[in-house]
Amino acid sequence: MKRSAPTIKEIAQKLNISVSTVSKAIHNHPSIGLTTKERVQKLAKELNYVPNQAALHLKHQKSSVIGVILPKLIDQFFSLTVNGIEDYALKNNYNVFTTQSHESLTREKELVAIMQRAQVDGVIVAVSKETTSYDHFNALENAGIPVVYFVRQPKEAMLHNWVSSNVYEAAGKAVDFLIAQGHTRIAHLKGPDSLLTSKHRYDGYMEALGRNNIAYDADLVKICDLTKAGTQKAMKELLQVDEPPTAVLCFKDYMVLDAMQFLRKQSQTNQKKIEFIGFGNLPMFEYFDEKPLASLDERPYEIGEKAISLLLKLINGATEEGIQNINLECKLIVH
Amino acid sequence: MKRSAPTIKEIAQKLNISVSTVSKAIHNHPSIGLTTKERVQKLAKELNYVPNQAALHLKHQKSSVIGVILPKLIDQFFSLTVNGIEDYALKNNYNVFTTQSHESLTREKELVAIMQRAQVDGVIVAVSKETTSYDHFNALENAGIPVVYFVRQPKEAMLHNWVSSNVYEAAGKAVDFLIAQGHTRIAHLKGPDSLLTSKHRYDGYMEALGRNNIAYDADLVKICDLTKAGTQKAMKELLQVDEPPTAVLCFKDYMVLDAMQFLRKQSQTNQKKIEFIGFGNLPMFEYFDEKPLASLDERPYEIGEKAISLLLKLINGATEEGIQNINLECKLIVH
DNA sequence: TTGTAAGCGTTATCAA
DNA sequence: TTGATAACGCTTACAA
Repeated sequence: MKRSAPTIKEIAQKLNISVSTVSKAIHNHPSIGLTTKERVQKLAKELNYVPNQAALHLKHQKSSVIGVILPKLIDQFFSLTVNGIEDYALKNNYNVFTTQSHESLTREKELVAIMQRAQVDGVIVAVSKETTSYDHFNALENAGIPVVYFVRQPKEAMLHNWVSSNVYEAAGKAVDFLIAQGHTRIAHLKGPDSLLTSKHRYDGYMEALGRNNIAYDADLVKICDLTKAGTQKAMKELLQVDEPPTAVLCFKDYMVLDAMQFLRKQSQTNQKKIEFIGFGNLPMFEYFDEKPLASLDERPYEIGEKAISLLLKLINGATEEGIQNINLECKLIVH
Repeated sequence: MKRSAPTIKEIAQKLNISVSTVSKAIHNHPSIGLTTKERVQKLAKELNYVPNQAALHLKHQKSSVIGVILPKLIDQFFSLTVNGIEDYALKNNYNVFTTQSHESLTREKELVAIMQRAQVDGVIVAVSKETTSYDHFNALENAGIPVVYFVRQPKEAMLHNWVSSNVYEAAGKAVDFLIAQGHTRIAHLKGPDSLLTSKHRYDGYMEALGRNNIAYDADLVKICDLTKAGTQKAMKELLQVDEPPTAVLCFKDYMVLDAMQFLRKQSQTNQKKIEFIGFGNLPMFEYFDEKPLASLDERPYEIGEKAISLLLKLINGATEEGIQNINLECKLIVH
C-alpha cells in the first residue's frame, strides 16, 4: 500500500483554494484569514502533511544535512564525539551524514567530493593522519560549504575554525602529575608529524619538563604512526635507552594499550614497571583489570556539540565573530 | 568566494543551445549529434558540472540516501556493521544517514519519523531492546520505504526482510565446544525477552544440551537486561546455585566483560574459575590480558553488507524473490 | 485576504 | 537532431 505523501497542492484542491494560500496558512502568514488558516491547518494535520524536503532543498538551496568525516568509528573516542554531534543536530532539525576516512587521504578526498555532491550545508572533520594538504577542504569552503575542524586541527590553525581540547595544557598536567609521583624519566610517544595536535601535545610535555627542571632527553621521545607495530617498535627502543623511562605520556590511549600489550609480552625479564598516561579516557577501560595510571579526558561529547554548534552558526551566516578556535579543557582522570 | 555550482542552464547559455539538449548530451542520449555531445561534455568537464541532487531528488522522488538505526555506535559490534554498510553504499552511490536509538524506543520512533521526513529510500535497523511493537516500522513500509532488519529480527520474523547471523547454530557450537572441554554445568546469560534473537540463542543452547545428554537446569539460565547491573546480578545468582556453573554462554561479549569484571571483584574466596563464551568477538579483546575462553564471530561487516545489498534490491523493486531471511554462519574463535 | 506566476535544476514528452 | 514545455513540491513577489 504505497501511498505518496500529501502535498500542499492536494490540500489546496480539497479546500478549493490556491496553493499559495495553503503555503502561507501553514506558515501562519499574517495576511491569511483566521478561518482559512484553521481549515488548512486542520486538514494538514489530518492528512499528516509534511513538507517535501527535496522541494525545500531545491527552493532554499539548503539540504539541512551536515557531513561528518572522521578517521574511524571503532575508535571509541570518535564514536563519543558523534553522540554530541547527533544529539545537537536532531535538536536543530539537521541530519547527519557520518563517514569514515579510515585514516586514508585518498578516501578522505572521495568523501569530500561526495559531501559536495550531496550538497551538505557544512562539514565537520577530523583529518586523517595522512592529510598534509588541505586543498580539498579549501575547495569546499570556496564552494560556500563551511568547514569546522575538530579534534585534529589543520596546519594553519589560526586561519580555520576548529574545536578541540587543550592538549597542550593537558600534556602539562599529565607530566606534572607524573613528576609529583616521583617520576623523572618521562618518555613521550608522539603522534605523527602530519598532525598539528601531535606538536601541541609534545610542546606541552616539553614545557612541563622545563617548568619542573627536568632535562629533556631526546631519546625519550619517539614518533609513532598510530599503528600497533609503530608503537611497539617505539617501546622497544625506549627500553633500550641507557636509563629507560619509568613513565610514558602517549599521544592517545590506543597507543597506551599497544604499549602495555607489548610490555606484557616482553616481561620475561625483571622489567621495572612503567606507568602510562594517554589522551582519551576510553570507556572500554572500565573492563580492564590493569588500567593505565591515568588518562586525559578530552570531553569528546562536548567537542562534538561545540563543533556542530559552531558549524550551524557559520551556516546561518553568523560570521561576524570571525574565525573561532575553541579549546576545551581536559580533565586528568586517575584510575 | 562563494560561487554556486554550474547548472545545465548555464552550459546551455554558453553554448547557445537548449537545456534539454544539454541534458541529453550529458547522458549520452542517442538522439544527440556527436559534435554537440562533445562540445557539451567538454564544457561540463571544464566547469566541473555536477548534477544538482535536490533537483534529481525532487524529479525522481528518490534521495539516494539510506537510513540506519542502531542501538549504539560505541558498541564495537555495531560499529563494524556500519563499515560494511558504508563501503557498499559508497560503491553504489548511496549516502548513509546513521543514527543511534541508544536502546530507547522513544528515540527509535523519533528517528523513524525523521527518516521519513528526510525521505530516505530505505532503512536498515537493529531494533532497540525496548521495541515490542513494530508499528513505526510498518508505517515506513506502508509509506513505500523498505525496511531491512539486521542483527535483531522483528517478532514476526518470517514476514519481514532481515539479515543476521545464525545464532541458533552458533550457540550450539559454543556449547559443544564447552562440553568437549569437560564442562557439564553450563549456564546461559540470556538476552532480554523483547529480542527474538535472545530466544534463538537460548534455543541453540537448549538444543545442544539435549543433544549432548546434559540435563537442563533452570537455575543456570538468567535473563539479563543488557545493563552492567543486570548482568552482575545474574552472575551473583549463578554463584549461589548449589552446584555453580563452570562455564557460561553469554548473549553478547559485553555481557561477558561485565560478568568477568564482577568475578574479579568477588574473587576474595577460593572461587573456581569460570569460563566464558559470548557473541561478538570484539576487536577490543586484543588488548585484554585475560580474554574469555572463546567468542562467536558474527561477521558484522558482512551482515552490514548483506543488509544494504538486500535493501538496495528492495528499493530497486527486485521484490519478486519474496521476503528474504538471511542467516550468516558464525565462527567460533578460541582465544 | 486571496490568487497568479515565476523560479529552484532536472528530466521527459512531444513537436519542430 | 534539436528545442519548447510541463512537471516534481514548495516559496514568494506581485497582482487582484
